[in-house]
Amino acid sequence: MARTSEEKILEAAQRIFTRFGYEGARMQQIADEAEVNKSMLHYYFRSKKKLFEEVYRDAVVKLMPQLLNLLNADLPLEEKIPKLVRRYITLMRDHPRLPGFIIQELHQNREEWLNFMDNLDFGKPKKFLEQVRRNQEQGKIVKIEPRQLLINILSLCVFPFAAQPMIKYMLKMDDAEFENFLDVRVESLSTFILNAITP
Amino acid sequence: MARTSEEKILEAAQRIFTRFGYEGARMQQIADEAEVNKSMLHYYFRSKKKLFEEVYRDAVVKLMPQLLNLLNADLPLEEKIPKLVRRYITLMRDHPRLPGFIIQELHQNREEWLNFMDNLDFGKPKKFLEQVRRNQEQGKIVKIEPRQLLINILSLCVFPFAAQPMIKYMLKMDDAEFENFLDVRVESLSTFILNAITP
DNA sequence: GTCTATATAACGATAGAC
DNA sequence: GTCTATCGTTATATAGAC
Repeated sequence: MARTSEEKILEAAQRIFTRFGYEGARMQQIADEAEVNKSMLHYYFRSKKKLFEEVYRDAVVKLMPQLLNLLNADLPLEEKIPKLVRRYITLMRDHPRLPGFIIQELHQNREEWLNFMDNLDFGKPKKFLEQVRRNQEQGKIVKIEPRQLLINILSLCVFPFAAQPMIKYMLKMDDAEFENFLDVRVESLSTFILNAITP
Repeated sequence: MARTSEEKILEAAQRIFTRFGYEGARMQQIADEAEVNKSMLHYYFRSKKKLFEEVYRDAVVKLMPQLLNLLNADLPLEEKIPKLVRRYITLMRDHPRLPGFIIQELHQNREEWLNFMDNLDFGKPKKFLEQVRRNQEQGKIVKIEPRQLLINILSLCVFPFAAQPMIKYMLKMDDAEFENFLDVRVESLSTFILNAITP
């Protein structure tokens, strides 16, 4: 309990915003969660919107740069893909609400969101796309549009987290079974993707 | 314009709710979109929540039963998968906001959501999972946990719609380029998946 | 069925004492 | 920095005339 009020508020806001969204979250709810007076939220962050933007920025910074680093790393594809799958799924298991939060929230004001993202500046998967193209020309992997492969890998890793409740429902999994499903998934996915691109 | 007020309201509510979510949507906004008086919303649907539930139910009914039918159809896997990919992506292109809407909204009240879904009763992918297991035993496809394959197919089809803004941003695509990306994707995905599971 | 007017409650935000 | 009290606004919802 050596945390300052500001830290307590920010952590509470992360829990509430990622769960209920910007519109669904209540300042009083965040104050209760942080165990501070509601006025403190305005004292430290001025407005709900500014507090939200801090939370959203933290969420993006937690997931996106690591993804880009893994994608653009200096490794052959057959090593890079299993490593990426393993590391990225591990990362998201620690923050299972972030994928859905990032892709869903704030997309009403497209203009504003684009500006916001540009300011974060977490790079582009350019090196990865070139690597795929090169491997393809050398006949090391099958013919595939590099961006399609990128989105395939991303879809396979991220979707299970974004759609977690629906998946649990459809496959009648409880929390423990879902965790087990993710354990299996790490190995399963690597094999699946490498099979798909091996000539 | 032979539509009744009730129909106009429901269609307007679909546009507003799928775009802004339950908490972000305003009854006045829906009334404006439907070009009716705000009181009519309560006259026909009693409350915001009941109106939302109709919209959410319609959304699920538009996507889920068709998916389950395609999954459980009587077709060999090598025919079923390309057909499923093609038909399901085509369906979602007509309703690009529904995937994100369905997997994100209403998940605060888990208990209530589970009840709601049970009442819709759109079946389970049991037949598909058995088919995969059978194909595997016969050595027609590689060793893979059937549920993993199911989620792989689902992820690859659905995620690009749920994460559309982020994908457009990362790959610097405008609307036209994204549509083109989806055109390519239909063929690309079928090949990708079949490659992945062919021994 | 459709309108205007209004009730009622909740929300974000601020003022000001300490 | 932290609290109480309250302002101003906006939301859902209803009452009642036509």
